[in-house]
Amino acid sequence: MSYLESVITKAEGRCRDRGSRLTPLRRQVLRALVEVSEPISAYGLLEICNAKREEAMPAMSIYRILDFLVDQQLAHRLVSSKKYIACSHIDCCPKHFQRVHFLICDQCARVKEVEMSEAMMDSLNHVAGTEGFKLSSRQLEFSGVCGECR
Amino acid sequence: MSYLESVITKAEGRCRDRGSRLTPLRRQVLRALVEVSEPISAYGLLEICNAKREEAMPAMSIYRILDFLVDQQLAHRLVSSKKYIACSHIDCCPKHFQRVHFLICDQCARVKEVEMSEAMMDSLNHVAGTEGFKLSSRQLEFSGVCGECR
DNA sequence: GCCATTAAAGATATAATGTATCATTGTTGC
DNA sequence: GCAACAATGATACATTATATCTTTAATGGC
Repeated sequence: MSYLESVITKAEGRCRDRGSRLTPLRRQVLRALVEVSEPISAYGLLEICNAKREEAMPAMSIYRILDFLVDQQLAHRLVSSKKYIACSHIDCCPKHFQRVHFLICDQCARVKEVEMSEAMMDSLNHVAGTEGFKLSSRQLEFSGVCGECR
Repeated sequence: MSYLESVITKAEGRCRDRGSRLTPLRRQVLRALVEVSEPISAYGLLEICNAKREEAMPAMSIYRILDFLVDQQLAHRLVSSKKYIACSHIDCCPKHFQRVHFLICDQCARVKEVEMSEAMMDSLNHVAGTEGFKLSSRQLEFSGVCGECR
């Protein structure tokens, strides 16, 4: 089975486990997102999907479906670039999701998911704590220049 | 002199030092931004400014001016909420700017600027380094719940 | 299987955010 | 004053995102 197929199968199982459904349309969007493999805008993905369909789906649908995929931890929304990317851990264990953060290359725009250590997160929580804040676990986006571009 | 006036005066000096000009229009925008004191969208700020003018300025201008203010380290752009906020260090030393990050309250949307320790930044750089990334210093935005809201 | 209930998708309109471009006005240094 | 440059005005448009209402599809209880 190809990587793509294994990812889709895994995603299907994950949704079932959570009591949600990876419908044909959602599957099509996820498949396209995995295939592009780099961050893409909602409208960009919409275009790709619609190119493969006889009936174009409206913009609303892609936003709804991307929200769903993010909710299901199958995709990430990169707020700094307003783009979406498939989670790189769909085909392995989902517990990465909570501590995943992003390194985003300023030059090639490629993204690497990284996990922070407990110690690091503790330190960050401590800094926030001194200001009275309780951090909600949310992904951080770091910009920089990747190895290939240097 | 009021806090507002001292901020504007300080900003004026800072611009002069950097060879740029805080024109009347820019001053008006900065003044409005300092006055609202909480994150505000570009169009929101435009509306406030235009309410005080006989001739409305176009949206383009507010974006240009906000870019200028961010450039001059007089304001910050919060990418996660697409809002702008006056730098809380305008009236003191400007060297904070490089290591400033934000704690953003999920509930009241208020923002606190925090400085990361050298050690913390070193750790972050180290994590990025293991993936081949060289971080460019850029502000991080952490979401959470602030002391008052808890 | 049939029907009620709920979830998903379609359709349409519009809001919110941001940029490109060219013309005009203002400022600065000579 | 005038040339060069910086800032603003004006206009148009691109991109991103959401609200709302309708229609279609899936699910569970009978």
